[in-house]
Amino acid sequence: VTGRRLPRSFYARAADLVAPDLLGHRLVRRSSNGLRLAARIVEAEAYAPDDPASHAFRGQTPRNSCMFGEAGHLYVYFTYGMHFCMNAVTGRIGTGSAVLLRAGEPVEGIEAMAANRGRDGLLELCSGPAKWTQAFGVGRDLNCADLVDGEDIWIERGSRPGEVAVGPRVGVTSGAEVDWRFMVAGDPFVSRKRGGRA
DNA sequence: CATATGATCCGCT
DNA sequence: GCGGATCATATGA
Repeated sequence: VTGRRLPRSFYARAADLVAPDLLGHRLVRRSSNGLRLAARIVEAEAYAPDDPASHAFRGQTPRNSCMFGEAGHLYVYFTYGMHFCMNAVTGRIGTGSAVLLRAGEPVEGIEAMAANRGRDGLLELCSGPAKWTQAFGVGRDLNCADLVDGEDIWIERGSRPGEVAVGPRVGVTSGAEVDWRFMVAGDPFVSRKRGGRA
């Protein structure tokens, strides 16, 4: 059953408004063999313009250029020599803001995700930003992919969470004072279980 | 050209 | 709880 996609206008707002609103919706990936993978978003972090923790903070570069493009596209980056992470680009064009998709609850294509990850256990498939990209087969080729009109990856409307917990973003060295990490309160699929208040 | 470091994960202790 | 894996990117010489 295919759901309704979130429209461009959903993404074209400030990252700290988009991030909590993404919780409960479903990230859907159509792999090259036509298989559908889906996970319910349970954790997301906002990265704003003029945010020292953001990749966009020091201006536009080839790596982060998608962040400065149209909202509703995917920003994929490679880090730690072995991991990819993915973001939804937000805000007005040219501002450089995005929401990091940190964790999801696997919903469709669980066997394929386990194969992509090289391990099974529902809790080990999408419970972290780099785990999730690996489970979904998201790499460089999906950088700048259009989540609104593209055919490779998109976000469909899902059930909104009852309660949203917030906390400081994970792994940031500066900008730790703002609570821009948003998660479904008490959800077992959230990464790094510690931290987070209602 | 050289170097430092990272929006992480995993296995071991 | 800790450290290693492993390299693209950015920055400075």
